[in-house]
Amino acid sequence: MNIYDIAKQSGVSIATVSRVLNGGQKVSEKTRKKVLAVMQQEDYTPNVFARGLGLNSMKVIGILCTDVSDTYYAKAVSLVEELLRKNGFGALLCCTGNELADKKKYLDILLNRRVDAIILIGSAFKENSDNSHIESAAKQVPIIIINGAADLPNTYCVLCDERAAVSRNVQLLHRQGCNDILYLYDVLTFSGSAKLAGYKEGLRRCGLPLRNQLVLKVPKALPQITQEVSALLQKHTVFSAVLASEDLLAVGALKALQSAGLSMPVIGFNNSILAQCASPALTSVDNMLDTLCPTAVKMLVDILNGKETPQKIILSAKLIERDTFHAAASNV
Amino acid sequence: MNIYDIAKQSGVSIATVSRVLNGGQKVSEKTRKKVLAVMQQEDYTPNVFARGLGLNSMKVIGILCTDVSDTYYAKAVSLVEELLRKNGFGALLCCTGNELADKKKYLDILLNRRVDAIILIGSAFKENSDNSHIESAAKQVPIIIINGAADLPNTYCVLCDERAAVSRNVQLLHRQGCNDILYLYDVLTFSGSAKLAGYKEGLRRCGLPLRNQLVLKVPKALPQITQEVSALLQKHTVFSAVLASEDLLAVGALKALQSAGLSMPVIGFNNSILAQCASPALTSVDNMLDTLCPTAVKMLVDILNGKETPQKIILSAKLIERDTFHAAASNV
DNA sequence: TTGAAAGCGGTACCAT
DNA sequence: ATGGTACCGCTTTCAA
Repeated sequence: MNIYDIAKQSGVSIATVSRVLNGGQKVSEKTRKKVLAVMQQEDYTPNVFARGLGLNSMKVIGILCTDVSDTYYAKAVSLVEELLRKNGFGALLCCTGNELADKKKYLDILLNRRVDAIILIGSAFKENSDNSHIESAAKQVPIIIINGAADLPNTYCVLCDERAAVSRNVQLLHRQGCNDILYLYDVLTFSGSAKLAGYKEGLRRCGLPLRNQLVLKVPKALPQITQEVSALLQKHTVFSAVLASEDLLAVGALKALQSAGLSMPVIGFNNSILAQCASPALTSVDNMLDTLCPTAVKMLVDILNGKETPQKIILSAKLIERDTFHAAASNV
Repeated sequence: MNIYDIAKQSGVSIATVSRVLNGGQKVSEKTRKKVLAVMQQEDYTPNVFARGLGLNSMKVIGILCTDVSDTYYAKAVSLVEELLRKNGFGALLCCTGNELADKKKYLDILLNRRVDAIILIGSAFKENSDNSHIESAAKQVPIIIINGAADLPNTYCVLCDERAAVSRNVQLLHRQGCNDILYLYDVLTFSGSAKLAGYKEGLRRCGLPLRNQLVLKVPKALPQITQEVSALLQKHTVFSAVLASEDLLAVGALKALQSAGLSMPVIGFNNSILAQCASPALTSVDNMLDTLCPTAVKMLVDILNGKETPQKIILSAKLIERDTFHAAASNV
């Protein structure tokens, strides 16, 4: 059943059917009714491939995501997909992992599928590194980066000032008497680098020294994290608080502390469900995904509609206090 | 840059270019080389819309998922997407929520986008209820259900015998002296119903009575779960073990028990990261997503290639023992 | 308000 | 092995 069949049965031309299909202006009410009736009766839906070919768009947005199985990214994808759908766009998901080569490859896959735009979730690139793939992709379609930044034409960013958030946390801890703050991270993506920079900045502002043995890179797997922090404790490395670049790392540290019978402030990042599941419940930083994602999609829709939109939007993070740290606590 | 340009520059016809493009058999090596060179030089990629129109397929699979922000479904989507990609398929993601009306609507969206097949994640339907949308969708494209079942033509299922798993857990607990087992669940999807049936079956096999106050439906939100279980404890409802239909519910129960100073066996379901994050670490049931998903994609590829494939594959679940329960424990 | 016809960019059949 | 061409189903311009 195609547009020709509908036209024939309605006794009009395909041009008229097309007009009806697209909420066309210049169709008499009588004709419209008749055509719509036939469409309904025949359960007709226009062929999106043909339409795509003609318009050079299928209203599909590519989502390039480091890893949807990660709780945090999953939430981002969920929010983005919902909003895209509500705006009439499909969401073509493509997960890249952390290898630059793969990221390039999968970016190409999306472009070859002729998506209308690409949303990057989980910085598909690192700062000061090879962003040429983003740059050349942006020559074909607009690129929206969620919680990352790249100063390139046709590239738009919505991000959270994570550097400031971590810096603030260091200062909060310091005010409560913590001078030796362990910092845990896994990868130095854009976001990862910003947080680490925030840690260093916080130390500087407090007049605290940066001690390398307190900056620990760990793999993103719970048992290993716990093990590495335990090893640190066994080496009698002294620290009196823990900051982590992600909730999972904080949870791992928490477990190490627990089995050593220790208790100290621990602050995670992302405010994911993991923070709630931990016992004691983990204080964490909300980096505003619930605002980031709608903002990103709104920008995208504006861009595709030819409206003006800012190229970069920066939000502030918010500390969510739970059992493992209270900013107002008199005792830590 | 289209196939005509390439043909012109290569001094051949578009038919030949098309053959080169599709790994065509009947092209002289010389011609192929020349055409490939021009393609490379011009950075040509065929227009997928045109190809889609001609072939009536864009090699895109629709993924209808209840909720990707859920850790468990996120992992499923992640696995499925990766495997689809490796087989040359795109993954069009569409999240439905739990409303039947929405599920129908979004199923239609996917169909209208002319996907080659649809994979259902997080039973998009309930047993013995209205499955007409699945049935009619299956008339257009094959439907693959991950961890759900529907006996319909052109519908294929890969699932885990969760009923048996829960039943077994009840019996394990009973053998260790637990006669009052609290069962927590949230929604009665296909999977949810199977687990509840398993609980009842387990009780029957142990000769234990089914007590309604020990079957608790809770919302899928941590604070509320903890609160409801706490309320139960305050009402002096006696139970000596907890089974949950999902890790999150088990974690909520764990927290309620902890704040009441109680300790008893708790077993979650899905073996998600949440089970690892909990303290004490949660024993959970692995329902074999890592096998389910590859199996599902393999089936799908076979179906689309016209190969024979079974309509239903059932796997056994596996108990992953952690702190909150050990089957071999002498004391519980 | 309506229709005819020219694209859009491929695939594949049929000749040669 | 290669080329000519019909066809896929829609949008849109131009005429009427």
